[in-house]
Order: sequence, then C-alpha cells, then structure tokens
Amino acid sequence: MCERPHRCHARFRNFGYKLTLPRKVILDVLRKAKKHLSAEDIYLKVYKIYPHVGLTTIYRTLEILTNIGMVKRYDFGDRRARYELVSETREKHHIHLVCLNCCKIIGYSDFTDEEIKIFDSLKENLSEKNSFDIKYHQFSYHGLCNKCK
Amino acid sequence: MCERPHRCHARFRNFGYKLTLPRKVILDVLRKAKKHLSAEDIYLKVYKIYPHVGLTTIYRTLEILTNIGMVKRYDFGDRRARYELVSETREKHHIHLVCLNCCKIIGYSDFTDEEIKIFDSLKENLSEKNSFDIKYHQFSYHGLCNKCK
DNA sequence: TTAAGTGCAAATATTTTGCAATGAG
DNA sequence: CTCATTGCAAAATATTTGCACTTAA
Repeated sequence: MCERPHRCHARFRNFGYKLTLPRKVILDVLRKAKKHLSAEDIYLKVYKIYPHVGLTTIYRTLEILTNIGMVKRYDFGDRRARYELVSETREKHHIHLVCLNCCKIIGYSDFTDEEIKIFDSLKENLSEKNSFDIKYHQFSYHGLCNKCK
Repeated sequence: MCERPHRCHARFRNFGYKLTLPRKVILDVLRKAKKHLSAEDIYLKVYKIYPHVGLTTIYRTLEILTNIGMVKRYDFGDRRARYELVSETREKHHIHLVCLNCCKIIGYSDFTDEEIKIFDSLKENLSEKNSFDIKYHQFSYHGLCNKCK
C-alpha cells in the first residue's frame, strides 16, 4: 500500500485530506521506519527534517491515519501508544514480541497454514459466541529479549 | 489461588508484605470483582468500604500485586491500565474481547485442545527463533459488542 | 478564496514521587 | 519499638483542546 511515497500520499489525499508538508514528512518517517514508533519518536524524526512542526500535529495526523486504516495503533503496556504504517505486504496475522526490560519490539508473521486456520476459526467462534463484530486483533508475547535476559 | 480471603491474604503476607487495612480492602474488592478494573474503579469501590484511602495506595498496592504475580495488568488501548486478580482456576490461555465503543471486556478461555496445542507450539517457536524468554502473552480481539454494533 | 490545517500554550488524564505522619508486627 | 506503609500535595508523562494564524487546493 505505502511502499512508495506517491501511493502513500495519493491514498491519503483520496480520503479528502490535504497533503501538507508536515503530513508528508510524517508519512515519510512512518514509511521509512516501519517500526513501532511512539508519537514522540515520530516527532523527533520529523523535527530533524522539518523543525517547525509541533507535537500536536503529529498526534492529529496519527489520529487521521489510524481512522482511515493506514496506521495501526498498539498499546504494549508501557503507557504510550505506538504506531505502525499498515502495509499490504504485511501479513494480516501479525504478532509482537515485546521485551519487558528494554521495550524492543519484534514483529512476527511467519505462520504455518495450520496456525492461520486456527486463528481464523477462533475469531469466527468468538464473534459468534459473543455476538461481537471483531474489527482487528492484537496478539503479543511479553518477556525478555536475548540482550536483557 | 485467591478464592477465599484467608488464602489471598496469607499469600500476600508470605511475600513479606504487611497486611494493612487498605490492602485488605483492595484485595477483597479485586477478589469480588473478578473483572478488569481500572485503578480508579478500584479506588471508588475501596472508598465505599474504607473512605480514608488514597488513590496512591491503590497504585502502590497494585504494583506490588502485579510484581508478585497475584494480579495481571492489561492495556487495552484506552490509555488506562486495568487489573485482574490471577486465579488458579482460570485457564492459562486467556483471550479478551474488547468493545471499541463502550470498552466492555469479555474474557474467554474455552479453547479446544487443538487450539491450545497450537498456542503452545507457537510460543515455543517464537522463543527459539528470537531467543526470547517469554513470560506471558496478551491476546485480544477488538470490535463492537452486541449493544454497540 | 476559504475551509482545513497549523503551532502554541494551556488543559486533561493517568500515574508517580517526596515527605512527614502512622501503624503492623 | 521500628521500619514499612500511608495520605496528601506536587510532579511527571502522555495526550487533547482552544484559538488565532496559515496554507493547500
């Protein structure tokens, strides 16, 4: 979806939002990072390219991006949200390994067919049993990374 | 583990902590609620029984309880932590359904043997591939509950 | 031209900390 | 008795909002 800037920008514009310089820079930072950045991480990176930017704009842009589904927001338990650009190439089943000590985050989506089948049927099951309209899921494993253990 | 007050209290004392009145009341509230309460939820419930309590004490007690493994802390994305007493009777695989609108939380642990097998092997796999020492996991599905959809 | 977008400062919300007073063991 | 625990007030942290100025389309 957002591998190349034009696509990324076009998609944003298609939702009726103006493509301003701060937003361009935020999208570029997200596209390059492809990691789980906090609002402040993004602010600091954007600041280097475009120092006039305010943290408010980062939050407001992230909210838009989250709402239109271009960005996914995660809460890994350290009381600050982290954001990741959604990519078409990324698997829809996606798990995070979070280090309890250094907060390093590893993404994993290399699932077997069997695992995917189970995930899908579980979701189906949960939707039905609880009459929930499930929009997305968030799976994470928490522990200590190789450096911290 | 904490079905009965004495057990619950004894276990707490066994970790070398003094069993004070505020802590007793907090444990009782947690034991009765068996839901996912925020610090403030707990504060309000404790306040009814023991109005002299301060919110600080709630936070400090919850930190202790989380550290000694009697309580599990969750971040469901609404920027406030929620706490749940860990019970021996509760399944070790435990998933939450979170309503994006009203924040209602449903716990689910009625898994098939096949599902449990997959979860266990996945965890094993992730530990090895990333040399992570996995302590716990947190799986949640997010969507709209029957009332909100 | 003009509504959408911006930065700043101030507000909010949640959680944490310093400190003197208190109370469990 | 003595040190862990407490409540209060203040601080810290992350995020949101009001408002006048700016800018993309």
